[in-house]
Amino acid sequence: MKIYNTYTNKLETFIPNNEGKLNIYVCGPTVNKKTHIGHMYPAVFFDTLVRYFRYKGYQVTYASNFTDVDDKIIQTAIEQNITEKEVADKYEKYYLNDLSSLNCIPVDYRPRVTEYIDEIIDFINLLITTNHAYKNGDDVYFDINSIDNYGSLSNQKTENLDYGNRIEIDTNKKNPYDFVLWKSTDQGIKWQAPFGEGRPGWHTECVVMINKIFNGKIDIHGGGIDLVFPHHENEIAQQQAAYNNNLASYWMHNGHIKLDGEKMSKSIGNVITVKELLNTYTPNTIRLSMLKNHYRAPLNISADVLEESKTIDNKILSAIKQTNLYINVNNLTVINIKDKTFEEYMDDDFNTSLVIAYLLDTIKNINISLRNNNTNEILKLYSIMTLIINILGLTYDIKQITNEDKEIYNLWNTCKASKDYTNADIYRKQLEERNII
RNA sequence: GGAGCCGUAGCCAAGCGGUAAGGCAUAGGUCUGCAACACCUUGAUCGCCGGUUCAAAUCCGGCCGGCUCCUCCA
Repeated sequence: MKIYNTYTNKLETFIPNNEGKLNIYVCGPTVNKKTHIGHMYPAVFFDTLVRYFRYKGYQVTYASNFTDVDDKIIQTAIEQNITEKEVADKYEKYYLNDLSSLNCIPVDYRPRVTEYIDEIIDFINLLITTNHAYKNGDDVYFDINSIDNYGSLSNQKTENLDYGNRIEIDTNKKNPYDFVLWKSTDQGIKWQAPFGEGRPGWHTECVVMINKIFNGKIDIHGGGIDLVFPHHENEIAQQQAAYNNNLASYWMHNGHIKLDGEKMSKSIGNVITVKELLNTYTPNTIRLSMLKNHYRAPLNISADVLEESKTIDNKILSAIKQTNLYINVNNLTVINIKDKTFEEYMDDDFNTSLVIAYLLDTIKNINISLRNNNTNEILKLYSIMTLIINILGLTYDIKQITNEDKEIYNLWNTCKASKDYTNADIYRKQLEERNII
């Protein structure tokens, strides 16, 4: 199995840290606003990835966090005169709702920053005592020059970064790219620490949570492409400083979603939420739109793309209904199988685009086999189809066909054969109402 | 200024050294009591120019055109 590792910029053979086990962590959202479709892209992709690893027999532990402390949350809390927790709770619910509406399996761990404050303080203390962090003013900073190879993930040399041109230089820092570990604050939620009253910076939480939950190095660390620098770079730096190892064996990043060719942003006003999309499109359609192209490439969402996915979704649904009916009417038994072609595509850095092409090919063959009454072929293809849709996380209401259903079906056929079309249409309507055809 | 990505038929998209998968749309046809579904047929030499090679969409160089990151960001 090959996975593209952002750390080396290469396609690498996947080797788990412990055979048969897999620890994976994906950066979750900061819960300071309504989540949009872009937040769902990594969620849907990594959900598919985890489903696949489990199918392959790995015992997967999957964690994804909520950043429930940050300046914007504090700001919102002050403005609305509610607590930070109330702000975070509201948007956590919103996000979790979106996840389940897109059929994402709940993660095994959903850590929050506020639940790890003690561990974060201990961790920062460790960095201070080992001279990787320093206090200046009221804040604590990480000293990027205290480790070798800062910039190894993003391939950045700090002297080339466009620092002063973009934001004001903080004179408290030894190096402009030193980052805040602990921020002293005079407003909003704060905690007491040996180095002062304040709140943790953004980059420390993930490192601390990962070490606590997984007890050290993980296999895969994922997130959006925008997190490569500085967030993931800084996670790597802290782990290096504290424990002298790499945080993760494989770093995976998904491309961003664009809307009608434009970057989604508040200023353009083209941010679209899952709820809004669900007014017009089904969860399957949205997942298909996301999985139709490669996860690392940017994904452009447009009406054309969604309509096309909708057509694919209907094709799948139609094939499932017909096959399910055929199997039940003929009292056949479906067996779960593994499929080599499918695995070959998934093993190639999760080429879901090829998987969907293969799905469509399978469906075409199902339709041909149904016409030819080729029972063996139908059973085999049906198994492949259901395997793929399960791992892509698509859901279809596969009806249990009852004896009554079968009876109506037989009556329909009998009426058609005797050219009694009035009654045939009645039975057809009943079958449609029962969601069978 | 630095790091990196992308440019394949009307649209979406795979392929990443051996001679262009697939889907949507279009057009024509088949099946069919009527519908629906389905099936068959239907199109590109891969942004431009040069180089390497027996062989390039695939490697190298230049150019043009989009884009991302370097500040919070999935």
